[in-house]
Amino acid sequence: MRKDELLNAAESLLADQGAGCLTLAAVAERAGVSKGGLLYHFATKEALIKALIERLIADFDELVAAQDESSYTRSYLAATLAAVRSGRLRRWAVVTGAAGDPQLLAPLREAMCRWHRAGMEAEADPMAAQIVRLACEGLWDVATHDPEIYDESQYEELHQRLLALLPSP
Amino acid sequence: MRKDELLNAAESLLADQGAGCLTLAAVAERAGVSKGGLLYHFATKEALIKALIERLIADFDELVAAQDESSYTRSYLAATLAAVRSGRLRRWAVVTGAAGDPQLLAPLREAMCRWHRAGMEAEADPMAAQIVRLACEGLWDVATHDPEIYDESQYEELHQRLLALLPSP
DNA sequence: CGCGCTGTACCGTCCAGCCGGTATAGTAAC
DNA sequence: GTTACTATACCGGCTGGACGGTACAGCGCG
Repeated sequence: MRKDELLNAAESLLADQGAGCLTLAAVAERAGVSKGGLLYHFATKEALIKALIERLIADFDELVAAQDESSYTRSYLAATLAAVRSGRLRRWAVVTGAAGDPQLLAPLREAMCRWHRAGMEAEADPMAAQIVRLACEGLWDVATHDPEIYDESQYEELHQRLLALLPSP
Repeated sequence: MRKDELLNAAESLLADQGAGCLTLAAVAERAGVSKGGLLYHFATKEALIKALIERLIADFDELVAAQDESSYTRSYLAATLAAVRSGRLRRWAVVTGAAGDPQLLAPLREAMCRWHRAGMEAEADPMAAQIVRLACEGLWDVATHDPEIYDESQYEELHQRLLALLPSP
C-alpha cells in the first residue's frame, strides 16, 4: 500500500531528524513523492500523524497477539522483548513528540490503559503481573533512549527473571 | 529567580496546550512578560527548551538524593513513587515532545543512562535492581498517560512488592 | 473520457529572532 | 547633589522565511 510507504518515510524522518523537521515537504521528498502526492493520501498533517500513531499501536497489539503464551502478561512481556531486541523501536518516544496537539495522543492513552489493565482479573497474582508490565514499559523507555544498555544475554536473563515473578501457570 | 518563573510558564503551557502551542509569544504572555523580556533571559527558543529539560533532570536527581535509603535503587524507587503520587508529573512526556531537535534530548539520554547504570556493582542482586528501576521507569510512563490507574493503596502495595524484590540490606 | 494519482506553483499565516527604545539602579567623579 | 556613564531588565514592532494547505494542470490506463 502506498500509504504505508508514506508512513514509513515519515517514521524514519522522525527517527533521525526529530519532530521539528517533520514537514510535509520533507516527508514527501523522503518517500520519493511530491507534496501534492502526499496530501492526496493524507489530507492534512494531522491525519498523517494520527495514522502514524494508530499504526504504531496496531502493530504492537498484533505482536502481542502473535505470541503463544498462557497469559496476557506473558504475551506482553514476550512481545516487548521481541520488539526491543529487534531494535525497531526508535519510534515511540519520537512519534509522541510529533503530536503538537495532545488530543492526538488520545488513542495512545487508551492503548496504554488497555495494556496495563487488560486481563488483570485473570491473573493469579495481579500485582506481580502489574510489576512485570511496568518493567516492560520501562524497558521500552530505557532502550529507546539508550539502545546499547543491554546485550543479548542480559535480555535473556531479564526475560527469565521477569517470568519467574509470575506464578507458574 | 525570574528564569524559573519563565520556565514554569513554559512548562504549564506545555502541559495543557501541547508542544504545538509552545511559542515564544505564548510563553511570554503566560509569564506576564513581553516577548522581548523573555528573549532577554533565553536568547533562543532552543535555549528555553534546553533549560526546561535540564531543570527537569536536576529536580529528579535532587529528589533521589533527598531520599534516606540504603541503596541507590531504593532511593530511586522512593523518589519515583513520591513524584508519581504527588501528581507533579505531566511534565516529562510533554517536554521531551517539545524538543524538535533530538540533540536537545542528549542530556536526557545521559541522565537515563546514569539512572539505570549507577551503582549497579554495589547491588547484591544487580538484575533485581535492574527490574525495580525498570518498573519505576514504566510507572512514570503509565502514570503520565493514565494518572487514574493506581490509587494510594496500590502505590503502597507496589512499593512494598518492589522493595521485596531487592535482597534485604 | 473518466479516474486515480502525481507534480508545480502559489497564497496566507504564523512565528522566531532582531533591534531600537525605555526605565531603573548603581557608581563615580567633581 | 548633580551630572555623566554603564549595566541590567524589559518592551513591542518588524521582517524574513518557512510551512500548511489550495488550485490546477498534467499523465497513464482502462
